[in-house]
Amino acid sequence: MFVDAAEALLAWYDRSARTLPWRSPPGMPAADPYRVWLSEVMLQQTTVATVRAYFARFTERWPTVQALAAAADEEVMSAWAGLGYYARARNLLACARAVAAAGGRFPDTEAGLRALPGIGAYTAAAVAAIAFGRRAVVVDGNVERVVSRLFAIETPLPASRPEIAVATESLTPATRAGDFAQAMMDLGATICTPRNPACAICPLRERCAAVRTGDPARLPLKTAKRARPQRHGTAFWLERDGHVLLHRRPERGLLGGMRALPSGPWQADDPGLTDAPVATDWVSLGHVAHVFTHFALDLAVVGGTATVDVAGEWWPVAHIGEAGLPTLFAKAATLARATFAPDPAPSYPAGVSA
DNA sequence: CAGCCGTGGAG
DNA sequence: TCTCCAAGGCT
Repeated sequence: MFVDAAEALLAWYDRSARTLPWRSPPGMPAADPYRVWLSEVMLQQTTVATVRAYFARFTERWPTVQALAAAADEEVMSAWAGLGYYARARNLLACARAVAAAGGRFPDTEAGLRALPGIGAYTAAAVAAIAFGRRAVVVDGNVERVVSRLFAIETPLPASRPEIAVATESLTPATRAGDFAQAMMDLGATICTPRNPACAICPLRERCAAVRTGDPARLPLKTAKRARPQRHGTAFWLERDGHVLLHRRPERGLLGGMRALPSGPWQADDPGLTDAPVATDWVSLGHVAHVFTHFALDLAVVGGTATVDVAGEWWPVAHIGEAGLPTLFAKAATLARATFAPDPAPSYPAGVSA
């Protein structure tokens, strides 16, 4: 009965598979494991539309896992800038180096893949199935939605995950496991969508328990999420001789390992000029609103001119676009360049100190 | 287990 | 404007 559902889904996939740069067409030999792995990591909590350009740049610049493993940390972090969840980039590089050190071949089993940095249960199963043809139970957000509806699972997420895993296992065929996994994800992305699912053209329509209830879009149920608090912070745009002061953020934590403008604490109330890199006449340049996963930030941007050297990295203002700033600070930089007029270069007579 | 961790687009 | 969320992983 459930094998029958897999056959119906695969038949649909043979006709309707999306064409994607990291994917081999239905029935064709598996794609390069490096490309499958890279795409899967990029696609974690990230849309296909967003990933396309990054995937193209990464594979152009680093065509193999060995090439990526040999890249400098800073180059990879900058190339990842804007994609978000920067721990992925750090783990990506660590994983590439582990694979390269072990001979350059990815493990071809779920357990072997699972042991690598940045590869969790989903990605291990997906790569094992898609790149190596292993039968693996691949459950991502799409599959959770499709299976919740197919079986009319009333338990809310995330408590329903064990139930969903069992149900998915019962559907997964012995062969074409990679195509099956991608078919489930394509179905979730194009037909069994979160809102307004296109049940009328769904290949599993006749087998879907939620369709029989008359309101498939109601599922999956989800437990309520916490409200997102508002925080306030200040970023410092400090110029000197056409350069701006940048810092490298700590490896762990928010925007970890990324270049950034110096900034003070991000807290419930306005921190003002706390943690300013120098004491100078800061002028207000405006505000940037930015939303992170678990809080919203109102970032005040202030500008100043340095007359002395300050610890950090002085980056040419004209080339700030190449600094690899995460989006929050890229927004702040754009605002600063549009509104800040630095003091003229100090021209004190030689031998006279200010 | 629940909190932490980005971003941009759709509705 | 605001809410939801997209091929999750780590601690």
